[in-house]
Amino acid sequence: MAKLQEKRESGSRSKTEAILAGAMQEFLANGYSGASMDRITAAAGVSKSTLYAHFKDKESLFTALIEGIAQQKLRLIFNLQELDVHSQDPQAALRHLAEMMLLKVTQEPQVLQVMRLLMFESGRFPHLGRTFVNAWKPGFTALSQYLASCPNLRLTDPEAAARIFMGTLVHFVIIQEGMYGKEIIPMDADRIITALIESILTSDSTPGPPSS
Amino acid sequence: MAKLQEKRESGSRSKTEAILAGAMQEFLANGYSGASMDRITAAAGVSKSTLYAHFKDKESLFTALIEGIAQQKLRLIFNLQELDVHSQDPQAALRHLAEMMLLKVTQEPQVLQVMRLLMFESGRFPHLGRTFVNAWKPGFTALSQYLASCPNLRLTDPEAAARIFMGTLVHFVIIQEGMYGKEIIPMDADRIITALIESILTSDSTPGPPSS
DNA sequence: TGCCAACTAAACCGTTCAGTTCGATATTAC
DNA sequence: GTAATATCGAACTGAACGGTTTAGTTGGCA
Repeated sequence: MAKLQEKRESGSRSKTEAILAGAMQEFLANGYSGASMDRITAAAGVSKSTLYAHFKDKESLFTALIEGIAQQKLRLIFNLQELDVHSQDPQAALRHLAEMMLLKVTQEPQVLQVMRLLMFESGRFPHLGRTFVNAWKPGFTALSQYLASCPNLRLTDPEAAARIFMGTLVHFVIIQEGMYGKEIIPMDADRIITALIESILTSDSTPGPPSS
Repeated sequence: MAKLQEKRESGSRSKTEAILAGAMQEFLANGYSGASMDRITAAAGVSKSTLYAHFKDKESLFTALIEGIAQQKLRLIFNLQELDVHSQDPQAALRHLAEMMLLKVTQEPQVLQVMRLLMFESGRFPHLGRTFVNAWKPGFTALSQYLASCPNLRLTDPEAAARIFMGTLVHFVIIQEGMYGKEIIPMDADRIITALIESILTSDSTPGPPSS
């Protein structure tokens, strides 16, 4: 029985991937409710029967897709390979990290769509939100630890600083790219990055005399 | 004639509002595709004929609703009545502003749903994104100007600082409240606010000696 | 050769959808 | 009273939906 299932699964892995690829295209473009199973089969180049042989129903296909995406795309964006933790220059390291994050999002618009979809569907599928946060957590933790351990800094709250860093960049990209903000309130990404790094790196626990 | 039209409009204004209220409930809960016109009429306590007498079709109802929301709810969140621009203590003023923004969102969950909906549907309805950004713009501008004019500060880039401020708070609330982040990576809002204000207020253009 | 799992195309089922139509009713204006 | 307006409820249309079923095809393996 198990052997049978193994065979079936290995034999149809390519179909499964085709279905997931079609489902990604369709769900990202139209959301859960707006997606049509017929269009997914068409995009996947697969018959309806095959789709339902691989996935129980629309919801389980959607869940499987999102879980795959969270482990691939999101970890890619939020993982901190880009952050050279041994660099003696935190300013340059953080700048590089920020630039890479923005670059990945602008170069691969799917990332933006994934974030949008997850934020929205988290309302009806709470476990999607948790999946997202869990995928995002390691990168966040790594950044916090880097900020905490960076010898040249004495941040009072590295975790909060990591939130500021990530939040500012994510919000910036969503507003500017995802909501056409760059047409209305244009703003160079470099200004944000510069101000962000300056803010974080100068807010140490031994501030100068208060300006009052 | 004009009198007649006035009467007509006033007579049906309550119906229009009822329809919009029902549409809000339905669209916020289910998104554009997931919303059902029949459920909207039921929620509004209005017949289907009446709905279609007031709104041409689903899309125009949706657009009208979003435009109304953007002018009511969003301006409420992002408007800076809370920011006492004459305060001599920018730290306290900013803290009050941040606390009020977070309070409004946590007290009225609709706001979170609206943000989610707008972010998501901006993909298919680009003008919704622009509506959102335009509703958000005055508050952003006011904050920028406050930061720029605050006598005790010498920010190198007040606009970028305003983005950091807004972005951090919006991202925080979406992750923690909208995506169940508080179950996974709990974080006290006060820590974010404190770190945020500290970051912004200490990143002036006349920094102390570099720590290197 | 015969078998069997995977697959296909297409018809089909019941439901829901957005939107229309129509006759009845209540209010208001003149 | 009468005409205009706004609403109602309910039936209806045609299309699309998610999902199932059927009949038939393919390709590897014993």
